[in-house]
Amino acid sequence: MSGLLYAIGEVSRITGLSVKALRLYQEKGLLLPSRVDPSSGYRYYTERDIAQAHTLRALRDLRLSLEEIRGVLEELDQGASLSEHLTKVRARLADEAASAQRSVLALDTLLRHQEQAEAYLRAPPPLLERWLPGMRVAVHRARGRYSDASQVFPRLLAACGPKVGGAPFCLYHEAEYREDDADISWCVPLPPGARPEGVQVEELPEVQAATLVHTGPPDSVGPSWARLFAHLHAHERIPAVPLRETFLRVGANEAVSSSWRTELALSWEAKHGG
Amino acid sequence: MSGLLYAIGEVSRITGLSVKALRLYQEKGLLLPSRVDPSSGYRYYTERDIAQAHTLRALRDLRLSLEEIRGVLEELDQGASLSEHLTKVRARLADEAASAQRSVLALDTLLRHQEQAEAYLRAPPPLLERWLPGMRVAVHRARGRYSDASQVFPRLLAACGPKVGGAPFCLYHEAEYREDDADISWCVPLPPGARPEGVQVEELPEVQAATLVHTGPPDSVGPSWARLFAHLHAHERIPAVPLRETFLRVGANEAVSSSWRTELALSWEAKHGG
DNA sequence: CCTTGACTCTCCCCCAGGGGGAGACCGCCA
DNA sequence: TGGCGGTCTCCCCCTGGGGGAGAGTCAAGG
Repeated sequence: MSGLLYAIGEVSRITGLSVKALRLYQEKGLLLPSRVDPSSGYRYYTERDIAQAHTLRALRDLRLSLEEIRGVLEELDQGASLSEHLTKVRARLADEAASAQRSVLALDTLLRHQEQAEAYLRAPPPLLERWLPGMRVAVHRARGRYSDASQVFPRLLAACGPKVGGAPFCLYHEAEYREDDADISWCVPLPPGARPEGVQVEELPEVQAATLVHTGPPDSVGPSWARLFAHLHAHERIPAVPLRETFLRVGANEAVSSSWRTELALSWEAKHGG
Repeated sequence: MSGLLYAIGEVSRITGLSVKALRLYQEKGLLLPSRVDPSSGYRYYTERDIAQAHTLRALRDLRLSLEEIRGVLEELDQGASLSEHLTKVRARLADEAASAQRSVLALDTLLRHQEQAEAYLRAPPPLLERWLPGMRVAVHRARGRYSDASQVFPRLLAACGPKVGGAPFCLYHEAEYREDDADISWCVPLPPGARPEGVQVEELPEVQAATLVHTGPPDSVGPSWARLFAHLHAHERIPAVPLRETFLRVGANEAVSSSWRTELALSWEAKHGG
């Protein structure tokens, strides 16, 4: 029979959902008490309702919004495949997690470089959207870490001869931050007609990107990257690889932070069928 | 002189902050326009105001709340050390990131084990807070991965002889999830008086923990762990290591998911001076 | 039967961080 | 002088509830 009825306070104690939350879920149609006394308005819940409440709680603990929970509950009721809604939720949460993680890394940078941080916060560099022109580059692609630049660029520059077509840059082919083992292309733009030997040459297409010029040593770019990602996010654009760091001015010394100048460029995915 | 004044729409275009947001920041005292026309109410901003707006924007992009931004701005104005506020913000964001990351891992589990997922969502296991009793255990601690259990436990059990004091369990000494290279203790409870040879013996203290019994193969525990973390978070408790997985029933086959039963236990830090 | 204390009801205001829109001014150019 | 775009204030909306006021209810004990 299981005709047992539970008052709202008991359900709250059993499920760990607050009384306020239970009333809200009723109002939203997510969890209807099986019986509501017409004269007193008291809510009474059955065992089945409590099971539903537990489900709801499990989903809420996974940080689903009430709307998302509604979708999953309906799919559960109809025995449809869960994957449709859950895949979207996963994407949203992965986005959230990545964003928070980037902010943490950026804050670590700010905390490590105190004076740098004050300068950055007092006058954060302007953010511009522009087209990065297509160009021909000498390129060396490998897995490694940023600091390999000091070995790679001299080799590339030597192969290119005395004239180059612009500031050297790196392309990062994965969006996640990784200390080492990143998939990097080191690139040197070539002047028209140049035919360097012993290096690979590639033609890069033009691409639209959000860009800013960061001032400071190489390991202080975190907050600037976070800004670029936040900018795209605010405009509902999906960041695309590769990320580009162009070394406009390279300092001899990490201590003289203003002697470093790096342009960061983040492009985004073209709209599908747009 | 830079006596140039900018109307709110221009500032919005320059900084990327919406007009609504700019008015809100004024109301909250975060960004006051240098001049407000007394008769028309029009807001006019100077270059300095715009610099401040850029700072504000950079901080907002780092996911700081307006209250946190207020704190940082005041410290910037007074030239005090930034680290005080920023350290707190970092902690908050790291917490957020970890929570979202756990949810993503849990959702991945649910998507991988479809039927498992439905069973879990239809009847999520009850969550209990209880005291894990202190006990004497035979223990082998090493870096490795969960699946090493099939090698380690037979060795431990052989050393303990025919009688053991309870179900074997693992202790994870780091809170972050890692596929391999986790710091794990494999433990077998000992009956009173037992003196096994060739293995290390330890005395575990009793500890209070949030626990639940998960049904399903070992790689499906993600959502259950996420629930435990969310439970502690809701009660403003800080999770503590080690995490414990007690193997109540071990299935021969991953396919028969209901043949696996694992109790997860998450303890928390004692209140300081509480 | 009455009281008492613990529950529960509805209703309203509050939080962050703004978005959307109505209706009324304002500024500047032709 | 008209028009058009920018701006003003004011109000309601979103999420996921929390806090509390004032009134009604339930069950047990005297």
